[in-house]
Amino acid sequence: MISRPRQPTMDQVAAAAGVSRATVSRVMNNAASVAPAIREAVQRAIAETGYVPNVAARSLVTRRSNSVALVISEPDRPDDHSFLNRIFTDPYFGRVTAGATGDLRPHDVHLVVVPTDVADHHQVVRYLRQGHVDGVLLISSNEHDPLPAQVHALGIPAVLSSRPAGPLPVSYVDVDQRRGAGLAAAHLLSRGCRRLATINGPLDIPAGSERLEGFRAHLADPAIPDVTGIPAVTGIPAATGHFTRAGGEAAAHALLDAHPSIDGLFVASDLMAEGALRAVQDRGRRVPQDIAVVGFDDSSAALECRPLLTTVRQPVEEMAAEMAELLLAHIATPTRSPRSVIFQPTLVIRQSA
Amino acid sequence: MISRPRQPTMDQVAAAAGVSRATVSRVMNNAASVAPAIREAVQRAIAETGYVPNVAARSLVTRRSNSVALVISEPDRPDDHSFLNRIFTDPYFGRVTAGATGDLRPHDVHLVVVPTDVADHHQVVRYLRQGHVDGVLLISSNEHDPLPAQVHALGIPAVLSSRPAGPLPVSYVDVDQRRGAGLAAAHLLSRGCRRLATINGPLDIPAGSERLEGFRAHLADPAIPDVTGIPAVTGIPAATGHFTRAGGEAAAHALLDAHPSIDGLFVASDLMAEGALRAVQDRGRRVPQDIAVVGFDDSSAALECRPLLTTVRQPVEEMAAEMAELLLAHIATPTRSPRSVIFQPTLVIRQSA
DNA sequence: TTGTACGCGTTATCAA
DNA sequence: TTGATAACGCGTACAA
Repeated sequence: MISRPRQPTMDQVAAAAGVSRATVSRVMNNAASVAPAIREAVQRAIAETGYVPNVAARSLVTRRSNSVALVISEPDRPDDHSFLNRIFTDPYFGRVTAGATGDLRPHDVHLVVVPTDVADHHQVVRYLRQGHVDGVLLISSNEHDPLPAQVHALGIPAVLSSRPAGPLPVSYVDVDQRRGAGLAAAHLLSRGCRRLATINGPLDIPAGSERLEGFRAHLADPAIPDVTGIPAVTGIPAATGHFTRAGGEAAAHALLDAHPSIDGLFVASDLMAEGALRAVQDRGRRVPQDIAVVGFDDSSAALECRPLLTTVRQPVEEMAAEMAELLLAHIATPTRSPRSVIFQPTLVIRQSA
Repeated sequence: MISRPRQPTMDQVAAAAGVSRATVSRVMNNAASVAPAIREAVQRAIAETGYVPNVAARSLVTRRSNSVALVISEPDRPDDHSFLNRIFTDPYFGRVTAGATGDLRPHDVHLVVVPTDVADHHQVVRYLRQGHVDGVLLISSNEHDPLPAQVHALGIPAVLSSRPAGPLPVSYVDVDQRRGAGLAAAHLLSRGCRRLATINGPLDIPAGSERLEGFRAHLADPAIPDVTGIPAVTGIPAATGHFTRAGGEAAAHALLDAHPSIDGLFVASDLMAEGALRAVQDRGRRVPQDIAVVGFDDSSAALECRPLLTTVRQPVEEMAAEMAELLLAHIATPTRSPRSVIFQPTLVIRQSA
């Protein structure tokens, strides 16, 4: 074929059904008042002509696109290749996408994934202003990321994946990071570990700083039994990784060099924990007998580890679905007040601790 | 704020610049003939008003959306949760998304990811007919998947990720599967392995059947030295997995039960190889000393294995980028003849073989 | 080179 | 309940 056949228009359907275009429109949109006979005739005409409404025309007048953007904002982009690769390969983002897609699909709302870094925030802003989407699910972990504020200034409905840095009146979903880290600490203590250490994420990311604080806070709590060997709070050895396997591995080696006697390790993400596990085992230390390891996330990576990783579960899919629900509500009711939904983490005990 | 401020229209920009709307349009679209002075005045007005064109209105008249769909079609969907999760967590799809996004972004073309299974192909067809996108990147591995033919019948530009089952005149990108498997066979032989076996993917998927055939074909080639111990071609032990870690693990156990003496194993995907590695090691066999293992893909999973996985590299990102390029060309020139681009795989030697 | 005017395919407002 | 008709915001012949 030379050129693709044009889609039938509403006018053609109307002609085929012997009614006006307005009536066809009403049938398409389930408007109440259409005589049953007419409605049926129109539906027949729709089926016969294979009519589907043109989204551009529709959204021009309704000012709705029936799709939302999932903007993944990361601070830096070393080079394009690894940037995109990391984002689309990281199980966390995969779970977010899966959760959001699953929730949106029944609503017939489509998801456009838009990865971005600070260098092209303006592209994203432009994209949003063009009316491509009705709202934004914004995944931004970095505390200094200006994008949340920019998006909010646009006045377009948005939901964030974590508490915004400033006092931004915008809805967000988060997990109780501190409590999760506390669960890990409690579990290690209950196992009998006394020389604890932790591998935290970047401290300019709430998931990095809060998990570290939560871990330390639990150990500092006067309510827990005063067991021997627990160093002063700030004395808990910590090393920073970048939420990657390699980062976790390097941090673990650094930690083991400085503190060879540690017997319990809390690693602030499963990916890093996988790397840490490697480091520990490469040094001939057994997990969990010599060193118990607890991760954070309960991502697919936790099941790829040997031994299977004990970890703090964060229900990412559910959280993403909740984000989607909040967003749809804000789109439907622009005046709705922003709110935050905090999920409680749970401990998933497997083999590593 | 109660309601979000409307975007300025082209008319407002025109008024601000003291010209007609047509002139603004010409400036926006870089039309040649606009007096420099006027052009500058218009650009100033655009900047001042913060004008961005409305995509709905634009695409209504241009019949272009400047976005393409990445349709991921999988045969079955046990349940929604695991389906979406598997798709968005599988490193293969992640690499495809990364490659396509990277190529499309400079062209200002956006990517909409649309997962689907046979049960809702009609939804996808409807989506495509509505004019949401200008073309389709179709990832469909199953040979009996009717979607490629359906999409082709729509007359919308499309590029497939592998050779279509029937004689469909449509462009596609693929890797030389047989040759890749041959590389694996040759490497195992050159290492001195003589009792070979393979774990193949589902045989109704080309990537499953062709890799198996390629592996056997290489061993059957009379040109290779007639070494002792290589069983007749059809005698090569094989077990089927579903391109998942668990599938590879189970298949490896079955294989080791039936043929305890194998010393070389070709696994048709890295994910399955990761599982197989586990199985082999769980039985106390050393890799590569007792059993050498070669994977296929060179995905991130290959680096998550211990020992690091020797594997057949398939340049997925580049392939996806090529798909995107082909698609853009078909969109720009609808009369363009379909063509296929076959990438040559390479062997990446690490530790497992 | 610039402006006028029409059309893109819908939805929404009014009358009838 | 149904049907004209006016937007929606932009691109583009065609005319000036």
